[in-house]
Amino acid sequence: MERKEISKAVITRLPRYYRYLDELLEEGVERISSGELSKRMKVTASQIRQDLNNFGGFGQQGYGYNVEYLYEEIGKILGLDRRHSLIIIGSGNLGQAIANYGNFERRGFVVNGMFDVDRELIGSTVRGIRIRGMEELEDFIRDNDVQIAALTIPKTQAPAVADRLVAAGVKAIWNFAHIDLTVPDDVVVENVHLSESLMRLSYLFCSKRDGKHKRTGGMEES
Amino acid sequence: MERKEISKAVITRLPRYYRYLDELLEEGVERISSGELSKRMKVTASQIRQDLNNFGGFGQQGYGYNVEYLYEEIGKILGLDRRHSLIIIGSGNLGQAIANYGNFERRGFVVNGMFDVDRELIGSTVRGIRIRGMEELEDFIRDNDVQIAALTIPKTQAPAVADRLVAAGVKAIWNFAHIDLTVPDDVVVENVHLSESLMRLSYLFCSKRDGKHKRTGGMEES
DNA sequence: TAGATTGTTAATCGATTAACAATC
DNA sequence: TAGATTGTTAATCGATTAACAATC
Repeated sequence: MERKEISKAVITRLPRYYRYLDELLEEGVERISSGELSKRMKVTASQIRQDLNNFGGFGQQGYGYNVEYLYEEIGKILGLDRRHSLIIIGSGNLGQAIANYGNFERRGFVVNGMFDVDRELIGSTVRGIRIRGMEELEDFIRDNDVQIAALTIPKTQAPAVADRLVAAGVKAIWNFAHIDLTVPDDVVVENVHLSESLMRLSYLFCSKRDGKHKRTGGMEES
Repeated sequence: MERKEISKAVITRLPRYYRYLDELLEEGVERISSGELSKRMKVTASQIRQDLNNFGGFGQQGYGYNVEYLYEEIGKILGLDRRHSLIIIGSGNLGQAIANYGNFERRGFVVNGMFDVDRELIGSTVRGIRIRGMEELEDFIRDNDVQIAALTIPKTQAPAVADRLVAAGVKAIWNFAHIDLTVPDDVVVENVHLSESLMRLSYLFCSKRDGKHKRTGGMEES
């Protein structure tokens, strides 16, 4: 039984819905209409309803959406109802930042291994997680049912390490290296290219300052 | 004299072109056609030509594009021909990771200040950059012509700090906090929401494993 | 019930791809 | 020149928005 292919744009928006629903939960809001949510999130109500209806009808006519139910359902769609074991390859600042971010664990992403090539780092621990040498990688993956690997290493080493991960059976790579990885069809890659993000910011900043953009609306000048 | 508004999709692709051109330069490739580049980058040649022609005609019929020239021109479009002074608010692992990433400096992004609320961090240095207390923020921005601020602090503090940045004249915020910032029209924000990225990866991983997706035939994830 | 709001179809808009004349 | 490849217009495709009947 096949569902319709979900567009990348929709997938990108799902975690944002999830975040706003989490906020609503914390505020103690029990139900919300697509119209109210659209105001908060600054997207159209149509888009919210269209997006959600890719996965099923979670609302009720005349009522709206139950916040807790919708939150749970989107969580399931995103796979947050399961435990994912995660390793981090590259235990520098960025790798440690990820290891230290406690909220990932709340969402089911449990870091249970860190790796590095640096002999000075190997053996020490971050948040109780031991940093291991790269020679332990394959055994560790096989012994610990590792599903996701975060790659926080220089781009020169990234393709070779990605190949090792794939060969060892990892099916999801969270890639922070500034290079595009080539992987088999059954492996998914999510890129976080910080330098590209910063260049985007630079473009927006410069083009706004230099007035390359059309003014789009009657907002005030400061 | 106003240019046509450039779509967000195009802006997102520009840094990727820039990265591939950099690689070509390092390989010593002098010229490249949209067709060759399209094979490398796994996008259509049409898209490359359309994207570039938003900014001008950088190629030559029958020849293609001069790699160095195109690289320089895209760099100018992205604002990489100028020096941007950058501060980092939040000097934890993530802030330090950014401070330590030397390649940003190569692109004109110079980190000249770091801040934190933690008394233990204040006064120490990262890569020669001193970590200061938040009470110095406004004066530092005014005295150092700060253009970009990276926000690597918890989401609870982010909106208040963003307001201070805006009030002090910062026009570009690189936001790593898991919250959407509200800023005036003349301020640009680029978000890096790591938890959303990880959820996206989780979705892709789960939906592929559970076979929710149609096979589309040999397409690659990037 | 009457009012509200969904789920879903139809209309619009924008982005991508294809095609080809211009031209190096 | 002839061949190659751009710049650009036209065609297609997909995503967003609008509209409204269904229904709680």
